[in-house]
Amino acid sequence: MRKTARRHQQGEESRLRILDATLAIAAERGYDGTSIALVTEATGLPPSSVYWHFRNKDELLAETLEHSYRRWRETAPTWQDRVGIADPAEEIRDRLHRASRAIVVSPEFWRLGLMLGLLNRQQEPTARRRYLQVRADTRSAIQEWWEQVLADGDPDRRSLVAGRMARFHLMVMDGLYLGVRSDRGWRLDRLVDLIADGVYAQARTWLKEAA
Amino acid sequence: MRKTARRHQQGEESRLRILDATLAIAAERGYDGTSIALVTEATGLPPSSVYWHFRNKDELLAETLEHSYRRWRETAPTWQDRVGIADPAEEIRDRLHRASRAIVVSPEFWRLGLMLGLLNRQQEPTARRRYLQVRADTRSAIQEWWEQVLADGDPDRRSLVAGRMARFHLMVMDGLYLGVRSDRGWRLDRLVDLIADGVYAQARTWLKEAA
DNA sequence: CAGTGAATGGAGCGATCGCTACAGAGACGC
DNA sequence: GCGTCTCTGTAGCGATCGCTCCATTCACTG
Repeated sequence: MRKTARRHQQGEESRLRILDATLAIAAERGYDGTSIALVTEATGLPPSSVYWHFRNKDELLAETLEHSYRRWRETAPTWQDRVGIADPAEEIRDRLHRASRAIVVSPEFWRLGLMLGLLNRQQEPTARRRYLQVRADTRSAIQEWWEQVLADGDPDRRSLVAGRMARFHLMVMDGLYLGVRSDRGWRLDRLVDLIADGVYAQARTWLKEAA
Repeated sequence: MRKTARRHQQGEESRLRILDATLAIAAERGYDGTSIALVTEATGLPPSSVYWHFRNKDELLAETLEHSYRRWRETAPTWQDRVGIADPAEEIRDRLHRASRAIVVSPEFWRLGLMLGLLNRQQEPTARRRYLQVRADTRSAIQEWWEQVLADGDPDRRSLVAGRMARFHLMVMDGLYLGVRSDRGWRLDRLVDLIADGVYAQARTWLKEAA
């Protein structure tokens, strides 16, 4: 199968190969479209190796989701540290640009996530639950970031608006990804600028209005 | 299997039963998660009946997509006729409300469409191609509608902006659906109002700016 | 009342599914 | 050199997959 002599004790490398292959396959074909046979074909490893590293298909895909998230975080901005830009509007533009670029450069996580998110069987796959968890974590990280950006106003109100903005933020990212993918003719950077300004204006409106 | 005597010559009814069942299944489990066995189980009809009405699984799902689109159109607004609201902002709000409500009331089409849109195998299913076609048609219908709403400005510019707005419109719908589905705590009507106003403001900006 | 044709019922084909059993290969400590 | 542990290779299990064959049923026509 492979010409090069495969040395042993290299489990970690094989595990990674399997995760990468599964990610590529699952991001293109979804949960049910991903088969162990496709993974073994892509990696050159036998099914027994796959099952040595992962308990079953369900766990394989759950681990793949987390793997893809880790990969995505390498490209995407971290929400913890702020860039130190004085103008809030500018900072938001910067964030959205980096996030949208991450989606374009390494789209596997977002693709796979959306596919899992849309799934709705009675027996929920672990990968889906894991995705929702990751999404919720991301959302609260974004919320904290927004609370810092919206420096003024009373804390309760600011926190509420920041929560809305975080949801809104994710919503925009989803729409952005699908829109750019499904409909030709978008100029992404230009679009993101406009959306960023709109988003910020929305936050200001929410901050000011009553209840 | 069925107690009631099933009269013959009722192919059309069976065909509908199959399409409805397939739609429910496919909207929850996606293309590969949909199996003929699940359809026969849900309808009480044998596989031979399914294959009498549809050439194969690929065609069954393609027909299901179009069926779901027809169903959706029963709930969703038609883009051809305008409601006759004087204020453009108001009219846009009305449209978006009706569209978003259609997505909530009868979400199968949108769900299935998004799932098919995300698919990306080398051998593209007919259902996916059919979805992209339907989406493109819808987009141009929305574009024409926008051209009428944006009454002023020179025609070329207006057409260009209307094209952008149509893409933007679909993008918002996608994000809206996923956002409401994935993240708890949205108040849909309120959100749609805000988005509608933002969208209209965006259109005015695009109309005014150069090139 | 025979003949026709739309549609169903049921059995089952070969292929692929997820997964397992088990022997073997090779890097280790002793 | 010898056992040990990690990981691979092969073969194949039972279940399900998409799909087909073909007899049967029944509303029709003549």
